[in-house]
Amino acid sequence: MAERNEDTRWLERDELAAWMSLAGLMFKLPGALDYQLQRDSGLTHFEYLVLAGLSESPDRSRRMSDLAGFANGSLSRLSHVVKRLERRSFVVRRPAEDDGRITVATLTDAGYAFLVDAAPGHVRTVREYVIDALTPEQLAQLKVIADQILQRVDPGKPCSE
Amino acid sequence: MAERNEDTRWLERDELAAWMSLAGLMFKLPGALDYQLQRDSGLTHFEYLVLAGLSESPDRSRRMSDLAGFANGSLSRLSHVVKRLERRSFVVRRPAEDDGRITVATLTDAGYAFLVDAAPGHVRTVREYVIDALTPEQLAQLKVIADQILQRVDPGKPCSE
DNA sequence: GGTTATCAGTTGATGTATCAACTCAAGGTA
DNA sequence: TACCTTGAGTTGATACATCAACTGATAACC
Repeated sequence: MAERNEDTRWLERDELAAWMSLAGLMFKLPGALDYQLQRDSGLTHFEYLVLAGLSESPDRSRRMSDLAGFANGSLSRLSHVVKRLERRSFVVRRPAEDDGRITVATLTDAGYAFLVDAAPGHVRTVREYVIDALTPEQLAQLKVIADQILQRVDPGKPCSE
Repeated sequence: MAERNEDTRWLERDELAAWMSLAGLMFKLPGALDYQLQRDSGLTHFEYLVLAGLSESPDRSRRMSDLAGFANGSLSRLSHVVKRLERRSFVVRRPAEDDGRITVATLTDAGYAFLVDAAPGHVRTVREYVIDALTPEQLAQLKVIADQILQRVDPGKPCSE
């Protein structure tokens, strides 16, 4: 695994600078988003994504593994999180009728109401930190760039549309 | 704090798409990097950054708060992490001579050797996932974009150079 | 038709992050 | 000098993520 040190193509100055900026972004942005959501709504960003993923699905329902993919998390993580959300009665779970292995999660009315309340603040934060910081052109560039990187990181999920 | 729902400027289609791509990136990339480092070297990405930050400092030493800023983490987080690194004898800590409040962390020879061993694999992964996924032009765009977002998220740290 | 394999999810142990409370040192201030 | 204040780090409780082991249901095979 560890190749010899002299064989390594170290990063050039510009490459390093770009990478450090991206690394900074990866560290700081999730924290900032989590902070706002936690403070204003008592939600994790991941929990928010779960609720949002359910809210935009037919019948506000979605099977667990599908939801995990949407929220970019492992099935295990999702299971723990949904358990918590269930305790808050934002979500209910039940096995699918046709296949007993499958669990379907459904957003309750209370969960939907909670999401509707949390959404504006979150969207405003995303706008403030990301969208409004960039020109429309940069935003388009960003999407292309992020998708290309994602393709390498996780070839299984080529990205929507 | 929670503004009325109708006042919210929701995200346009393109904005949403770009944001979802970025969100996916923020979730997946850290995990992928952590995975490689953990598997090949038993290091967190954060721990790696701490060691790397020390290695490139004069005397391989740096005060804690400075190091925390470099690694994009809180002082508390750094303190915990350095304690662990100290237990592995990769780092030592001692109070500064002139000011007893300040703690200086120093990379040991063992820590340096360990970093030298871990670096090639990490750099190769960064290259594979990020650098080589993009054209030089995109890389330049990415740096600009990331810096602009970072400026909003954390105005205190305008970014290097 | 019974056995085995695979799939979807869950659970519990462990490790790590986070927050608030704390310690200890240095600067003021009177 | 005694007192308060601020700054730098540490610590411990709690919450969350991760991994491996597990359960139960369906599908595949002979």
